[in-house]
Amino acid sequence: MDTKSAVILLSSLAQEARLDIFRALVQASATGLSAGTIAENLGIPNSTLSFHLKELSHAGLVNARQESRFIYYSANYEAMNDLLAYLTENCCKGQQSCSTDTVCNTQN
Amino acid sequence: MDTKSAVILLSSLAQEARLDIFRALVQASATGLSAGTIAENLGIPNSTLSFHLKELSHAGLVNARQESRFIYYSANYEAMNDLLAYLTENCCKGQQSCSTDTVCNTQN
DNA sequence: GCTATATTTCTATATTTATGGAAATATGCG
DNA sequence: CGCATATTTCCATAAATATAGAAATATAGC
Repeated sequence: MDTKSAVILLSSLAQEARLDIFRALVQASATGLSAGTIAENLGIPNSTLSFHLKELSHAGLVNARQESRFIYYSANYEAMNDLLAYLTENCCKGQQSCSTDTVCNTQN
Repeated sequence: MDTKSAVILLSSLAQEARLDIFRALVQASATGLSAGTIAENLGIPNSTLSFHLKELSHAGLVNARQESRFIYYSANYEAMNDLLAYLTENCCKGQQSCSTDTVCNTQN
């Protein structure tokens, strides 16, 4: 991954509402959550939510799937995985302590 | 870590110049790099660099150390580590594939 | 086709963030 | 102290991002 892509991913998560949205989707089942459910759960106006979902969607962090009249959003783990790999690789290089508390980095 | 702290860390990395700065500091030795060296290496005007260093510094991602007339900045791996742990824990919960390519997550 | 519901787009506005020159501040040396 | 160098702060300005009501669009059931 290049710097620009990483910045796009980081930017889309670097906002409280969007981080909340993404975390809610991670906690939800693979089915995801409809836009309306997210809006209600987090108390965000529909238009504001739509704006944030578009940001996350453009960054590739969430997937959208239409089902009946609802649109279900779900977390794209692959994108998050890529970001974590980039940060581990480029921003922790050679640093033993990085991530040792939660994951082992014996392969690095 | 709470959401707000994570947003602060993410925000400070979610900017091309700052991500470049942080990566340069990660690649540098533990001694770090002086502000002037960073500015020269990355072609950033001093005042602009100072603004970005302040952002990174406030987020706790870099440390500053005065030495003679120079101020050496270095990466704070602990903060990055905390962020990675937060993302892994809160944004990949229960997802087997997360980070398996670069790190193993057997402890999760 | 009409109606109800779900979501997005449009629009205006507010807020935050980024940029860089010029001036100010800090440090060290002779 | 006077001077050179390093870095920051000040300032004005530009650009990007966030907010949310209102209107538009899409979908499904009757």
